[in-house]
Order: sequence, then C-alpha cells, then structure tokens
Amino acid sequence: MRDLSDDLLEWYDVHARAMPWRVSPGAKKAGARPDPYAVWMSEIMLQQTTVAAVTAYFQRFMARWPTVADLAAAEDSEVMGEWAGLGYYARARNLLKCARAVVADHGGQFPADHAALLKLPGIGPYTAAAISSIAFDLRHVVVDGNVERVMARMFDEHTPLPAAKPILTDHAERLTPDQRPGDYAQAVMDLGATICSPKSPACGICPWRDPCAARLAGTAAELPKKTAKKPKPVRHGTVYLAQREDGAWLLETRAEKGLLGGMLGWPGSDWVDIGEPRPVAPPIHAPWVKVDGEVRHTFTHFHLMLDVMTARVANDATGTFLPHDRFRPSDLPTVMRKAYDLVHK
DNA sequence: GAATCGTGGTC
DNA sequence: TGACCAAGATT
Repeated sequence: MRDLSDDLLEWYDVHARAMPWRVSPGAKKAGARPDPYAVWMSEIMLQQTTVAAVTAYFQRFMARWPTVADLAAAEDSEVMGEWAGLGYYARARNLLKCARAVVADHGGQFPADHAALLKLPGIGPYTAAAISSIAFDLRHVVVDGNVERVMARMFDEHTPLPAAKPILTDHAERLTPDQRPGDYAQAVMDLGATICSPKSPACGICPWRDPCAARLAGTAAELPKKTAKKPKPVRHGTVYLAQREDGAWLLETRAEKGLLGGMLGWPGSDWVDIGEPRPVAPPIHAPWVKVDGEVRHTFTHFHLMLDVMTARVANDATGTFLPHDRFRPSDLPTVMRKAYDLVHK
C-alpha cells in the first residue's frame, strides 16, 4: 500500500534544498553517507535559527575544526568568539561540552543510539531524533516547528501550542515511515520551510494538498494556533568602553550562566526596568564621556536601551585589557558590537 | 507548564 | 515599525 510518506519522498527527491551539511538523495543513491559530526553541528546551529543565518557559521566552524576531536581540543574563548552573533550562547557552551564528552566517553564517534544522544549536553528530544535519523537512518519521530505546523494543518488541529504538542507528535509518529526515515524527516522540514510556510502556504503545489484537512477546511493559513505571548518590558543600563593609549580595550568574559553567558563583553551596569533610575557603575576611575546616541537592542524577552560611556586611559591603568591585535569586534555578541560601533563609527 | 535564552529577516 | 518567526534545550 502506498503511504503519504511516499508522496513526500517523491517530492523530496526532486525538490530537496541544497545545504552544506546535507547529503542529497542523489548522492545517497550513489553511496554517500552523512558525517554525523556535520549533522550534529548543523542541528545545534539550526535550533531556532534560519538556514540563511547558519550557513556561513557552519562553514567557518567546519573549516576551523574539521573533526569532533579538533573541536574538543579548542579553547573556550575561540569557540565562543566564533559563535558570536548567532545567538543562544548556551548552545556554544554545550557544543564544546558535547564535543569533549564524545571524545572522552564515545571514542570520538557520535553514538547512533537515540538514548545515548539524549544524554549529551545540548541535545534534546528534537536533536537526538534528528541526528539518529538523518545521520544513521534510524526511525525516530522528528518534531520541530515545521513538523508541528505541517501536522496541525494536515489534521486541522486547532488546539493551541504548546498544549497541542503531544497531539501533533502522535500524528507525526503515525506518518513516519520505516524506509528512508532520515530523508523523510528532512522532507517534512523542507516542506514546512518552503510550501507549508507560516504566512501564506502554497497549498496549490503541495504534494500533500489532497489529504490535507486544513486545506479542505480553508484554515491552513491560521494554523497552528499559539497561546498569546507576554509583552516585552523595556530595560536600560550603561556600558563602559575604555581604551588604553596602546590600543588595548577593557573587556570581560561574562559569567557562564545567564544572558550572553561565557561571551566577551564591555563592563557595565545592571540592566533595570525603565522607570527605575539608570544605574551608574564605571568599572575603573577614568574621564568618562557619554557617547552621542544610544544602543537599542531586543532580546527574546525584553527591549534594551544602553547608554555608552567611553574613555582613554594610561597604559598602566588597572583592569583586564585585551591587546588591540587580539581583539576582533566580530567576537562580540551583537548588543556589545553595537556599542563598539557607536564609538567607532 | 512557564521562563529563560539571541538574532536577523519579513511583512 | 513593531510583532512575528526560525531544524529547541534547560531549569
């Protein structure tokens, strides 16, 4: 009997998107197999992040650290700097922890087993299923945002997320085939990223247009439903950019946990709700001057407005200064780079 | 279950 | 221009 998955795989054989970490259906037919390290790297980077944003980062990471052993041997600061700008920095911290665990506990080879993958840092239910199916072609149910959307539409499910997750996972479980589960998982995600898109789905050219319940009901574009989000508060604070006469900058490595954890950053005040007085917290004694303008930045759950203070200090000033030739603005998370740009441009 | 945790693109 | 959105994990 012909399954729905056959229609999707047939579509995928023709329309699979080309990506640097992906082995195309044609290449697989010729015997090529994915590199589990590359699959893992791409899946971590793709968490809540678009293919367009990930591609350049993936290529830089793979060029700099071609194997998991190379990555495991890297300095923390190198990896955090290379990740800068991609966001969700806990992923980079866990990337290193995971690489070191694979070397220490798995002989430098990623395990194929779903349960073993789940125990590794930064690998949750989605990523474990994605790696075991895409890299090893084991049948696991892969449920990401694309799959949730496709399932909600296929079965015209109006229960809002995240409450609908178990229902949608059940649907996904029933549709997942025994044959080519890795290609199938990528096919559903490609479908969700291209045809079954969030805003205006192209139902007319969808390989699943006939069996889709939401298309029949005319509700595709309004699914999946989601519970309302909380409004974002506005906070403000101050950062301090001190440069020595020899060009070195006063910088700090932020605490491991919390926002921008483990990243390079300018010293500064706490960030407090607007309405409270903006705290003043210069890291050293210096002739601070306020820079014209301000930094505006939006994080996942709040808006931020930053005043930027700057000063030139003597070469014998106290504090942890990073020499000019070891400072790359691209090693800064975006909000910190914006502060640098305000001073420098 | 709810919060926390980034960023750039899009409409 | 502001809200929404993206191949989620962790606590």
